[in-house]
Amino acid sequence: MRQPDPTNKRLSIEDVAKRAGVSITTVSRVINKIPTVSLKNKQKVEEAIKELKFKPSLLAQRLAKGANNAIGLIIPRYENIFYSFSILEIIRGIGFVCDNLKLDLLLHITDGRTFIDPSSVGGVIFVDIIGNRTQLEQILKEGIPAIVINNFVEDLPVSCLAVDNENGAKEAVNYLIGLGHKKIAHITGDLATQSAAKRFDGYKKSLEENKISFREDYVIRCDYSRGKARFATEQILGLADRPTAIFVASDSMALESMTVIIEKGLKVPDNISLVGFDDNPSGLYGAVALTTVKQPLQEIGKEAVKELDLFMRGEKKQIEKKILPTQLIVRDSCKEIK
Amino acid sequence: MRQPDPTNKRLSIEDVAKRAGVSITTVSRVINKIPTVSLKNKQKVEEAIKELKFKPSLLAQRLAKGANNAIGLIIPRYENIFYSFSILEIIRGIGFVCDNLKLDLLLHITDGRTFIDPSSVGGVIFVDIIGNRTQLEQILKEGIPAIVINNFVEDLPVSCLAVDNENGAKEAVNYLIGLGHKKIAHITGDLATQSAAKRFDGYKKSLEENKISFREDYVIRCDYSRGKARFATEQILGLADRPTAIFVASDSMALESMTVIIEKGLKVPDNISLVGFDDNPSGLYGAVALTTVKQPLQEIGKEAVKELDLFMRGEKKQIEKKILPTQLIVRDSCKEIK
DNA sequence: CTGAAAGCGCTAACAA
DNA sequence: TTGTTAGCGCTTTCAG
Repeated sequence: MRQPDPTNKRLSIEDVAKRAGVSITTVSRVINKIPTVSLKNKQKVEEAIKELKFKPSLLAQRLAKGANNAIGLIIPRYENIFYSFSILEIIRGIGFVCDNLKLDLLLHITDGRTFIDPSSVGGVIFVDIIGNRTQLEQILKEGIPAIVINNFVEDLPVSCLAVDNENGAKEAVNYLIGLGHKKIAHITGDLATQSAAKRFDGYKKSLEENKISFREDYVIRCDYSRGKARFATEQILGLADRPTAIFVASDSMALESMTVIIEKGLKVPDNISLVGFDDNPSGLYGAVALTTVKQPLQEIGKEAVKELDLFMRGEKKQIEKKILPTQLIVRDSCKEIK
Repeated sequence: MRQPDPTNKRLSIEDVAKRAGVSITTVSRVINKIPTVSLKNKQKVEEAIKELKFKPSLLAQRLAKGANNAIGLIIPRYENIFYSFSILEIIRGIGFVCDNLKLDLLLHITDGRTFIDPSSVGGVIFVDIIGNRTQLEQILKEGIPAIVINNFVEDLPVSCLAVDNENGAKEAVNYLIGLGHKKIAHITGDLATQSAAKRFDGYKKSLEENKISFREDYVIRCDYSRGKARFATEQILGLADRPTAIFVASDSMALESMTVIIEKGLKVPDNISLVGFDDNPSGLYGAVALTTVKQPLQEIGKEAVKELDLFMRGEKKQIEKKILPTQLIVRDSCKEIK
């Protein structure tokens, strides 16, 4: 490994300063866009930076500023949450804005037993909080800006951003009822998650408001996995008094339902109407395009980062619990019934 | 905002030192597990740390050490790669080992136009390199430890870790041929990706070695999306000389194929045998359990981090291009043909 | 408008 | 075994 090694050391602000013939302070100023620099010096510095291909060290910048523009993204190592379309969408949104805002994104996938190091981040985003409540509480106690996504946390003083699962579900079921359905089954997600629980609530509420009595045998408690969904669908189809419609708590499960229904020689929507939840693009390409409830997933991710950024720069203090509307996307998997 | 604010400042090593009645150096020593500290002092320091709940600042540690134990994970913002089971599995493996090794994970999702800041990471993992070759080259030029996953990069001096896509595919097709199939179609992944291209190669090679002539009409070029897979399957089923088996480049596409086949009133595996690729758990729960090719995805992620870590601590210099074996998982979607 | 100098919190010689 | 001291690369008073 004997090489000339001319530039072994990291380039520093000092090199730039020398090159430009100014002080390091001045260099720092132009880097930070502080206006009190003569045009001439500014140009010299900029040129030097360009020639040297100098990049300031984020580490040093942060240490000196006492600020920290890295955000921690904490995701539960929880099968049914982790392996979901939603997570990926949200991450995508987050990643996008972080790029724009020049924020570092520190990913931490945890089962609740490992903690992110608070010193290395300026703020934290929790995607759901299954198994991490302790960590969330700790972060809050330390006064680190935080925001929770996908879980409307009522009992903790933290900003959160969630989708209106309950109402989304209600609308979906209302829609089915509007189509004349009275026997509507529900395949739930993992009821340990708030999203699934709320969707279930929405289902119940819709029935109630429409004076349709709730039937326990029409509800199959699943966990967002396709395997369970298959099983559930078979069970539903085997019912003596078979439902005419199923509201499924996620598109990926709904797609599995659809497959099972077709396998049994039945037709969607002729024999059974189906509504999913997520607006997963896969839903577009099944045997029939799936009617579903769209959640603004990427937007949630983006919004979360923007909010958090505001907190981190101290431009906002007030915590805010936002609930975002969903949208029913009507496609071809439901049919009117007389 | 008038609050007592007793501990406004960040706790520093100095506070610990005072509390323990030693110098900051000693504190630093116990933090870094440097043995030359008397048991007594060590205990005092440890106690002080515990009482103060002191956490050293990673930022400062890194700056001082000149080292950096954060690793950048660069993922292409490329639809058909990003939204895949594989990515999630790999991320999971990576996340896991990072936790254990106390490495920070910096996530960077990019379309190739944004760059991760090299100063903020000690090493980089590229998951595939679609659209990021430039960035990879730059990182390499800067001498930052890097490792590429999922793409066996032959023409660049970088360590890589990929699965033996070609051989995996070959074995899958061989298996089909062993079952007596001669008319085997192939639904490809996105051929812009190496994985899809290699799987296609494997398919061709198997045919060739078994003296079955390659038929262009048996190959449908897709992109890993379910939509395309559906279309492809329909096309294949519509062929006058219909294949008896299909090798599909991913499980999620294979599942879609299966659905289409069943929709058309055909049976898997009675009328058509099906082999996928990935060992996506969803494959277990379809109408019939999917025969597939398993890739050690999580292991790849884990291995990559371990390797990179070695590079980062200078305990390894030699670049290494590893190709990991796949494994055929025989389930119920293939049938012998006479 | 500019620069010297004092930190940010920690590590690593070097002496003691 | 310990502590002193000089940095790591940058920001930010505070005088000029």
